[in-house]
Amino acid sequence: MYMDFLKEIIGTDTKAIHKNFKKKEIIQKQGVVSKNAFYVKKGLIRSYSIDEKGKEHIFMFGTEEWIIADIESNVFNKPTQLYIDTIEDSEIVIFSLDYLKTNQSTKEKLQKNSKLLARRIGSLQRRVIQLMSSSAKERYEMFLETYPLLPNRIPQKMIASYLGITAEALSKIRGEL
Amino acid sequence: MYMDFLKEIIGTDTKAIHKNFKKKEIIQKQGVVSKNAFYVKKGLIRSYSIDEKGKEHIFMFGTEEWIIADIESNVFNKPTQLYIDTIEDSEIVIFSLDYLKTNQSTKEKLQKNSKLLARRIGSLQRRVIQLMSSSAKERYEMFLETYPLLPNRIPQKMIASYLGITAEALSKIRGEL
DNA sequence: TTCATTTCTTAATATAGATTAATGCTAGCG
DNA sequence: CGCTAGCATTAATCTATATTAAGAAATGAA
Repeated sequence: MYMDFLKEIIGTDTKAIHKNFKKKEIIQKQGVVSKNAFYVKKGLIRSYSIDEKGKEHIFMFGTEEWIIADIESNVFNKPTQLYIDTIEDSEIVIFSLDYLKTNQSTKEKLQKNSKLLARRIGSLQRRVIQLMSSSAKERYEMFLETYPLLPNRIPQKMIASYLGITAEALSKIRGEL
Repeated sequence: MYMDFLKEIIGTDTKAIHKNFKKKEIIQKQGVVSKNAFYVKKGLIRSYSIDEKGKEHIFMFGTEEWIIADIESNVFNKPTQLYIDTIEDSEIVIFSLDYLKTNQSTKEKLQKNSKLLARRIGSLQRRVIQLMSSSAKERYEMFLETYPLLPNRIPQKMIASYLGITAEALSKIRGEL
């Protein structure tokens, strides 16, 4: 679904770089100002933060055809809260988000970009409401419905981290289903 | 901060309507496709969802100079999950979001709009990470820091609902501080 | 293959926050 | 002005999830 948009971006962006990463390689570190977006051509990556207690919290997974980026960090030149690394060997297209800031981009590009941003807002909005109103079990069931293919490729403990619970709690829930 | 952008939108949008609402009036109902954004000129409003158990979950507060809108609902013509109503008597500017869809809007407008959307993504991203990694007490403290003036204007139970806890739990936390 | 490390599961215990209930407080309404 | 309904607080109990610990299973490296 992002594909049409991406063909334009990647197709015309001479700076876009195709790069291969091994499993568990870090793509972006917390603290830097994020200049790029990462389009997953093949493989699986994740973005996550690490809190003061050293605990990881997975913010999102990115599989084929998804884009992972810290948009706010880029637009407002703030250091990103998010690490990005690979869960599988991955083929990533790295492209600059600068076109958003310059006047080079066309109206259509900007309009499509707004749609992408709106979609992302929608999914974050649903996630916030879900975190506030659903039990861990319900959240796990929704995760399975929304991403039926992902669980085979992701370790349990990372699913737990995405759901905001411990691996032990998830294991118990799985036993009950 | 939204003001510059808004002057443009409101100033040129002949459809923008200024409307006064009494306390507790409903501005938008869950289930409709959201066509409008609501700019708070004066007063205080909130957006919230109601779950299957009939429980309210406040998604955001909107005070002077803030915009409340279900952007995804508008862009993708989906029924909104959110109710919007007033907490105080309020003066609201209702403006259509259609300019995002048509070709009428200028490049600058679209660019500024992207910035607004990026900022919203940032605040939602922080909220998700916060919900996953912080205790109720920590979330309350962050709320006080982020919105130091709001607590005087909002009933405790609504603050609790925004934090994702019960009024009783919040009362206990307040007692400890 | 074998050994070491990481991941997953199970169980016991601990705890944050929910639920229920009772009481005083406040504000809007007749 | 007093009444009533909603609001805030406190306390007792309950429950979902965290924490801790230990063993089993899977994965990766030598």
